[in-house]
Order: sequence, then C-alpha cells, then structure tokens
Amino acid sequence: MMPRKPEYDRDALIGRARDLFWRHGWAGTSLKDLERELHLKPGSFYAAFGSKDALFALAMERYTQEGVARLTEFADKFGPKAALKAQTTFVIEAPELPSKACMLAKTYAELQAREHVLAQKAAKHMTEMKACFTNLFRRAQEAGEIGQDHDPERLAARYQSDLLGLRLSAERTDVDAGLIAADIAADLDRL
Amino acid sequence: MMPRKPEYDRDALIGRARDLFWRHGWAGTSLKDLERELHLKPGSFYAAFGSKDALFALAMERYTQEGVARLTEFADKFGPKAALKAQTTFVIEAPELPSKACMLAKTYAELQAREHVLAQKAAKHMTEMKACFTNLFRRAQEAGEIGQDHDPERLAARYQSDLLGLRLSAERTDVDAGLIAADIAADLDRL
DNA sequence: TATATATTTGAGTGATCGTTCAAAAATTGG
DNA sequence: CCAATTTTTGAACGATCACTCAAATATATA
Repeated sequence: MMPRKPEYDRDALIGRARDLFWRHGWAGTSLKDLERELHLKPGSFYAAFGSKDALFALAMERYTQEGVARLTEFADKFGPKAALKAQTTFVIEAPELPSKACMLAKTYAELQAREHVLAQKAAKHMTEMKACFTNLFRRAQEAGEIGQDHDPERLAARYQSDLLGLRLSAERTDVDAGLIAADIAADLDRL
Repeated sequence: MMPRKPEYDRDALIGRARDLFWRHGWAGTSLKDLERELHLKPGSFYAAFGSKDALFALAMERYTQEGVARLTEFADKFGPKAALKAQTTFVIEAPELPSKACMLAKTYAELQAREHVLAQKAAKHMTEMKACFTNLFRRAQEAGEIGQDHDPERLAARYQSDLLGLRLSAERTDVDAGLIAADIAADLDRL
C-alpha cells in the first residue's frame, strides 16, 4: 500500500538550480533550461517546487546560507579581520563558482524596478550578509585588529559595496580583479 | 511628389528608450512597454530602429557619451581630482536618473553569461569609461593632486569598481550611500 | 486638386513563456 | 500477483514574446 519514492535528490536539485539562476539570472533561465539541467519533466518540477519563483527563492536562501557559513568558517580559522581579507580573494578566485558576481546583487538589479517579490527577498538576504560583515568588523575591533574610531555598520556597508564592485569587475576581461582585491584588503589594514 | 515626414523626434525617443532600458533592463523591457512609452506602433518602431536590440545599442551609446561628457565637464570646471570626487556624489544624488545603478553594468551582468552581443557592447563602453577615469587620474597626478607612486590604470580600475558598488548600494533602502560616497571620496584624498 | 511617396496603423506571424493535468509507469504492502 | 499510492510523462493551455506586412492615412509637390 505504500507509494514509490521520487528518483531525484531535492537538495542536489536546488544546488544545481541555484547555479543556473546565478549564472543566467531570473529572466535568463527558462523552465526548459531547468528541465534540461535537473532532468525533470514539467509535472515533476511543479510537484517538487511549486513554481519557478519558489525554486528561485530556495536557491537564494541556499546561496545566502552557504555564504554566511563560509564567512563564519573563515572567521573561526583566521580571525575576523583575516576572514574579511580572505573573502576578497575567495570570491574572485574560487573556480567552482558559476559566476564571480553576487547572485543577490544580480537578482536585485534585475528585478528591483518591477518591485518583484524576489527582489525584496534578495534585498533581505543582502541585509543579512551586511549584518554578518558588521559582526566581523565589531569582533575585529574588540580584538584590537582595527581602530576604535570606526562605526562597524558603516565599515560593513562600505566593505559590502566594495565586494559588489569587485565581484562585478571580476566578470570583466579587461580588468585585473586581483589588483582590486589586494587594494581592498590593504584598505582593511589601514583601519 | 515629396513624402511626409515622421511625427516623432528620433533623438528624443532614444533618450526615453534609454531610460526605460536603464530602469528595467533588457529582458524587463518588452516591445509593448516601448510602444507605450514612445507612442509608436510596431510598424513605426521597426521602421525607425530596426529591432529592439538595435535601439538598446543606441541607448547604451547615448548613455556612455553623456557620461563621458559630464565627466569632462566636471574636469574642466573643478579639475581632474575634484571631478572624480564630484562623480561619487552625483551618481547617487541626481534625481533625474532613472536608476542609481550603472546601465552598462546592469546590462553586462544580465547578458554576459549568454554571450549576448549587447553584453559585449556594454563591456566595450565600460572599457571606454575606464579609459576616461585613467585619463583623469593621470592628469591629477601631473597636477600634483595625487602622489606619483601610483599606476593611473590601477587607480582607475579600483575607482570604477568602487563606483559600481556604490551605485548598486544606492538602489538599496537599508544602506546610506552618502556615507559610502564620502568614504570613496576621502580615499581619493589619501592618494 | 491629383499624384507620388512616405508614415501610421493594427491585426496577425510563429516561437517561447510558465504552467496544468490526465494518462502511463513504477514501487511498496498485502 | 494484486491493489493502493505515488511519480513520471508529455501533450496542451493561454499569455506574451519580438516582429511582419498590407492596407489606410497623411503630406508635399506639380
């Protein structure tokens, strides 16, 4: 009397979908693309995820949670300030990334003008990341790694802004993103 | 025997199209949107511009040429270094702008993964802007406004990257872009 | 005013969009 | 093997996409 189980690994599919969405964006990723990449026919797709937008939301959540996890891991290993410095080189060098640019920033830029729900969710996740940076700057301050005469929130906003620019620059062929990353890291040492 | 003339002002239409594309992006702007905004029926539209992509290319050219013109104007009025500083506040404060974010960056981010022709054109225009920045940094150096121990091209790449991040940050509601702009300008003074 | 030549109009093209759904296939417990 | 329950399958839906084109309309010269 018990039914069969699905053949796919839902978690793995979310990861693959995230990569597709990350690379090609929301409008740039069609259901045909997803069906091909996830090996799912329409019926299975909608049974598993409900809609393209619902899957996109899951993909962004996965993206953010992994980003926070990596940053936390860096901080545990190297300390708060070194983690922030390591992040600058990681985001432009990690070869497994589907795109150098930030998925949240791409989504926000693409959908914000239409006030799409996914743009709001992207914004929420970016706020989440910013809080993560703020926390690291505060810890760096407490550890004496950077001066006391700075507002951690302001530092975080600037740092996040720099990262967005850096990661977009890293997509270009006429820019040496390594130099920019080095300059951003050097700025952290001057705080 | 001479025919009638078109009712529209082609140059003005390109400007309005640029604003639409700038705000909503390439995929986010449909021909219906353009017809509504430009008051053109399909036939007139294709007679005037050939295709959506052709008009988008014209819009990017207009965008870039006006950007270069404004920067040149700033430099003539205030000098090279002050022009670079003025640009940081202008891009986030000018109320007439359809979007704070850079149209070229948005286009590149949206279409690069599919290797769309318009992404290549956006990249070309960004290179053009970068050269403009390089030129200003070089002039600032010659004027003694910044130290000699810097590579103008490297400074330009970093500056452009910072601007991209700043302008994307300016689209967010949870970030005070003015503070970031001030920090970027302050960095220029430390060179 | 008649004619030549252009623009304007809008219905219509095939393709693709995200999505639905009923039938077919598969798996597990009885 | 049968029955219950689920997943898988793929044809098809209406909407929208960028775009075409022939007919209607307007203008400027002769």
